[in-house]
Amino acid sequence: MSGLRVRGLLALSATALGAYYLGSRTERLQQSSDVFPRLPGLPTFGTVSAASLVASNVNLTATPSRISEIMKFGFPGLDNVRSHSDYVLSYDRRNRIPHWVFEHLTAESVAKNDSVDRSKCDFKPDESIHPFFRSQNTDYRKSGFDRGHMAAAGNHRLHQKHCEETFYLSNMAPQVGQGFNRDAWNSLEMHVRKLTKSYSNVYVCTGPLYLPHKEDDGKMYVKYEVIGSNTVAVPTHFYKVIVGEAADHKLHMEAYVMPNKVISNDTPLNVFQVPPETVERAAGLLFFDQINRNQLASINGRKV
DNA sequence: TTTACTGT
Repeated sequence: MSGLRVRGLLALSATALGAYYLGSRTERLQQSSDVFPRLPGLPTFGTVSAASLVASNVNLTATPSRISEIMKFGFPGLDNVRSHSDYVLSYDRRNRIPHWVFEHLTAESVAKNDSVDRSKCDFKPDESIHPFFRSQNTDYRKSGFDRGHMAAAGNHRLHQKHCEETFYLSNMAPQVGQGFNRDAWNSLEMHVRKLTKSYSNVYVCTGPLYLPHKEDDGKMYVKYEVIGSNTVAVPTHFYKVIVGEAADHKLHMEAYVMPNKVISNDTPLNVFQVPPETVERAAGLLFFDQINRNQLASINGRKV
């Protein structure tokens, strides 16, 4: 193999690794301590009980193994990817909100945990985003919109740090509060958590949409409000594409699109189900593209 | 329950 070809391969693998690692704020500093977490007595593995291993096995940094677990079925896109200890995000600099966030949930990770207190978490600007593209709390203040989590706080109850990491403003998008974020959207988030009761693993991708509509001149336009001095985009809709992995390893996909507006509380969730391809075309993303098609058993509850 | 706001 020629030296040139070897260099090319090395550059390629560095790029692939970069996709996993881009922008994660702590792993370069803490990687070595995380590969060997605080287990006194290591490296004599036999001296560590299984119980203490489980207790200390909560990843507190974005380790390669956790990221590849979350992203098992592929990246929807590769724009400004950031990895956190329990979720992965792609940031849209132009709109100052995420393109997508990816989470992996289990019954254990969403179980009620009294040691994790949401009220102790503060919404905070993400210093890892260039100031030109970073949203601030003042952008949202008196805007009339909630700072709506894309990766939901309630999905990250294994550790206080996991919960806190969902409060970066890079994980927020302006959402109608009463009637949407605190109601229909919250119901959808609770539905996703409930799926961990039927599936051993739940993978969920969440993000904004800016959908076109026809105006009086008969032409199609995309129109959305922007808020604050950083002109944070207010999406017209939000989506969730979900995959549940059953005990038999069959995969079940659901996709939802909800308008960012007051939704009557008596509206059933299935009203918002759409073909996953519809979301992909609207978002410019490909979801779960690494799934083996013959593993996919159902889409929106219908056999495929 | 969980989601957050504004005003102090």
